[in-house]
Amino acid sequence: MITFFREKLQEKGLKVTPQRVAIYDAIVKLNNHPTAENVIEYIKANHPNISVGTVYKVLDSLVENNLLKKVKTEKDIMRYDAVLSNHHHLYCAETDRIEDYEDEKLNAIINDYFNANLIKNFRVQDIKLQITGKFTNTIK
Amino acid sequence: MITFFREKLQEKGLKVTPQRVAIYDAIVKLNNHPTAENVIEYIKANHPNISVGTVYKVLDSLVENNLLKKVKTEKDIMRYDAVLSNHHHLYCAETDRIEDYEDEKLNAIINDYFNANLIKNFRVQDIKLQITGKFTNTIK
DNA sequence: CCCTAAATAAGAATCATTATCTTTGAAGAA
DNA sequence: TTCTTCAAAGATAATGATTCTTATTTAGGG
Repeated sequence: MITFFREKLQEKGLKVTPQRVAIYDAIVKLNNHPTAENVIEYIKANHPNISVGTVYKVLDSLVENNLLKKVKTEKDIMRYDAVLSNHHHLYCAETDRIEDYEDEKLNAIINDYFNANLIKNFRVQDIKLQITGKFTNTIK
Repeated sequence: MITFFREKLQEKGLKVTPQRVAIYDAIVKLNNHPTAENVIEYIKANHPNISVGTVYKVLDSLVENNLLKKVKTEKDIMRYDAVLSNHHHLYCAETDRIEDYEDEKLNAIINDYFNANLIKNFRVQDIKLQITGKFTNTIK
């Protein structure tokens, strides 16, 4: 996982720094679409003097280089996702809990639909479902 | 349109104030999913001394009372939508332009799919498609 | 091992949004 | 119509996430 990340960084011409590795690692480990704040808190244990600005800058550059994805929510706090495969999100507005939802069959149906029904004046690049509702289990 | 809004306010036990009418009117007239800032600027012409806090407070309470909807974007600025019918959004990341996309046939397909394929541990309340891509026409 | 551009740290600055507290005014009651 | 009252608006301070600035450090190629 970390090796993959190191390789990706080099591929993009980005230096492999302990901060970048720690931040990426935090997103993967936290795995519940953490905020920048969550990442900072998590990292503080092993990197007590990492700078807040660095975290934001690293998150930004990783998103720009397609190593992370931003997650949209109702709130004005940005959240991040290390899962890059094409997936959707289950979102509970009450608890702000977000889970990944992968469904190849659904993707196929949607792709077929949009291939058969082009949108006037718009070229589709990506389609994401925001599935809002309630989780019926407790936090895993 | 404004009459509809007045009635809705009364229905919810909210007072009909010039500010609320002006803010709602601005969202409808601007009609391109404006930010709070956009609304303030637009309103300033007729209400030079409306307070910024009031605009945010009104937007919040209108969202809470289902007279407006929040629109999620990649950016950390909240945007608002007066169109309440079940619709999706076409979004261009480059220009931040957002257009409504209504498609009953698509909604039916998606609803059928999720009725036939329940998600474990999750009760779906609403599904929105975030369709990202590029507009091939100019701003209307 | 050195060099240099890239990256980080520290902390100030910004910007959207929220909170506080006083004043105003919408709308039901008299 | 006027009075009363509580919700709403105004002014502005505060907050909190994010961005910017500048000096310092460091990854990694030569």
